[in-house]
Amino acid sequence: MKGIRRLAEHLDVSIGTVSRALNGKPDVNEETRRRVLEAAEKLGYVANQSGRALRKGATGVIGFMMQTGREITGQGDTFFMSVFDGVQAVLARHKLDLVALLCSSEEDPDDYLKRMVARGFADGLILSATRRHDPRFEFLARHQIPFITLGRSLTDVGQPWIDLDFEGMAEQSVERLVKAGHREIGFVWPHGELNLGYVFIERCRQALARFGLILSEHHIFRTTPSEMGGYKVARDIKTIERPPTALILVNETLVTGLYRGLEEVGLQPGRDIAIIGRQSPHARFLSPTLTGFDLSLRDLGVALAEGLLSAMPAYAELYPKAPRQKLWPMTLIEGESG
Amino acid sequence: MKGIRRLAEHLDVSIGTVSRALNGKPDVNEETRRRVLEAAEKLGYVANQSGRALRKGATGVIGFMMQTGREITGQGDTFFMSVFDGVQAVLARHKLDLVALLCSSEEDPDDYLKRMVARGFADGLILSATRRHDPRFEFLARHQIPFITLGRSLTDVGQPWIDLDFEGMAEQSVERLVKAGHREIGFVWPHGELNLGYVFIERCRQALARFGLILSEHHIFRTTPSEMGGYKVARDIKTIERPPTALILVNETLVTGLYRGLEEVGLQPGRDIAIIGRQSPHARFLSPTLTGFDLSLRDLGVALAEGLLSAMPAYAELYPKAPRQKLWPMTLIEGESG
DNA sequence: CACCAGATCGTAATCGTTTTCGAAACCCTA
DNA sequence: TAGGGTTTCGAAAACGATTACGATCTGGTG
Repeated sequence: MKGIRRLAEHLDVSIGTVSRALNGKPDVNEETRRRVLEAAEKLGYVANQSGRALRKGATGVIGFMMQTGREITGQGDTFFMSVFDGVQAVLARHKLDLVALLCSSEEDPDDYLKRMVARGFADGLILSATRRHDPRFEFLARHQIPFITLGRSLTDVGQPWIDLDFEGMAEQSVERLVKAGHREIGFVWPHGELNLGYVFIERCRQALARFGLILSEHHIFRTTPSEMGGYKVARDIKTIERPPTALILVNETLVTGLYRGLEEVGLQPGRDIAIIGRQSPHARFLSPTLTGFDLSLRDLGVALAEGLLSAMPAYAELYPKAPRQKLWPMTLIEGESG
Repeated sequence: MKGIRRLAEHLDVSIGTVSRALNGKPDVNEETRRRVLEAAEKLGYVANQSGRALRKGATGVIGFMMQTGREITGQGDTFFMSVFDGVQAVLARHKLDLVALLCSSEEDPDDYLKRMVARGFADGLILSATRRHDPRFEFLARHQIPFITLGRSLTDVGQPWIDLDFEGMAEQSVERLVKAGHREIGFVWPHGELNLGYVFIERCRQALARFGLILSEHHIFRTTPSEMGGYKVARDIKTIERPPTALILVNETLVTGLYRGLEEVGLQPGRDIAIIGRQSPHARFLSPTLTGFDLSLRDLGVALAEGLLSAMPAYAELYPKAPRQKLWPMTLIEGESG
């Protein structure tokens, strides 16, 4: 005999009463409730979640899907770690727990998501690494699973999303560099299916146009979002016709490699070439320190959680004012690199 | 009508047969099995995991507990992501899935673990960030939950563990530096409850003694395992009596900050001060590149998974030769820093 | 005393699976 | 044809919780 039944027998009450007592239901004598709570504590009883989830049709777990291997997302681990903190702060208020669903780099993200949904241990999902076309959105919408995405996609099914304001970043970066006299600006675009690159480059193109400049294709440096990717960019710069005098990086993860590469070809960031990128714990201590866009990762996590909850029927009324789709502002922190 | 029952009715067979067909049980006609599989595919049926877990008493999920906020673990950006990849490669063979259990920096790890165990969605656990005294070990042992730890602890309950070979690292580092003529060696020890620091420092002490040197207390630099922590160390170096001519870092996460700090006090790694640390994607591209200890993170993940499985009754016989407790070797990669 | 309302609690159905057990059907052999 | 062995499948009992419903009891009121 195990579980709630054991507890009930030990107390000589019915399992129904035990359940009600434990769950704070009203129709149970306060004295009885006290005894139940006490015995549960003493015997170390905790409700079996499978039974509970089966009956209630909900698990109390929120899943954050991410890809293992940062070459895919272009974000460092610490990026997500900080976001998690914010998400959890909100979820804890509702006794919800957060787990990370780790999609191996060897598995197709769409298949992976299907498996996880089938497992059914999440009442709601947060998706990251959104692709230009992302079938996951349609899948979740079809299965009526509440979710929010960190990042947009052309595949918009009306779900809430929050995305970093790459448009704003593009505008500000270009304006800053052009006003500083730069005419040949390079853009590092970690290629892949991720949507953010497209958004970013397109807006850069527009921003340049406003100054009468056109974005030349060979000023777009496609590479992988890794240190090695950044390193290679530095090499490539020297080989092209009119080398850029400034570089904009949309990812966090390229900068150390880029710095090293530039050093090897004899260019010093901030003096010989201007660099604007994204802030990170590393970037602030590089030499020269990076000029880059910063954001509050924890607050971003809070907003994600609130956005998700507002999409879950059981919690929606608590978060009426959570904006459904929102660009997350970033602010430029001046460093020594540009 | 939902779930397996709907499928059964649609096919006009019993739910028992459907279950057996889906689970590859032998006593079902191959023709019937084909029909069931086909219908399941067509109707998009996937077994409800709560019901399944309730009945089977197992969830098919492995949990990897980690703390959000790298200042706690002292591991770099990609450390865990790479380990995950290895773990999943093994687990996938057994249709097990890996999720990360994210302990917020605001919550007590011991309480958190209890909650997660109560939730009961993991058949086995991998623990990281092991502390000098770690009550989690005893808790899991008491509840008979299979687990393995990445890192040792004084609280050893005989569970399998794998730990990085900090002893070997200490030996080799000290020997290398002493043979290069260094007599004043500094040790950066991110203080905190983590066990690894104690192990490392103790072995460094022994290694020094072998050369007739004694480890002076003010050559131990206690700090936080973050960029800022490394930065501060550089400052502190200048203030002490006999400043070290070499520095050993046990963590990945300090090096960029340390480099910056050293630059500001006019010391160049590799020329004015030798640095030995841990390799990471960043470290290879720093300038000067880091001399540091490297390891195969993916293989480490594989070993962790195998060690865990060998502790789980249902899989133990498949992994008879997985060593129960093992130091994971690291190899020194020479860089420019020392 | 009869009656009712409210408090408290037990009974039993239910959630969706897996799995045991036995029944039915079939083939084969003596 | 009887009997025995194989396949194949259905019925039903778990697994551990939640909850609707109804039963019992208490105390108060007319």
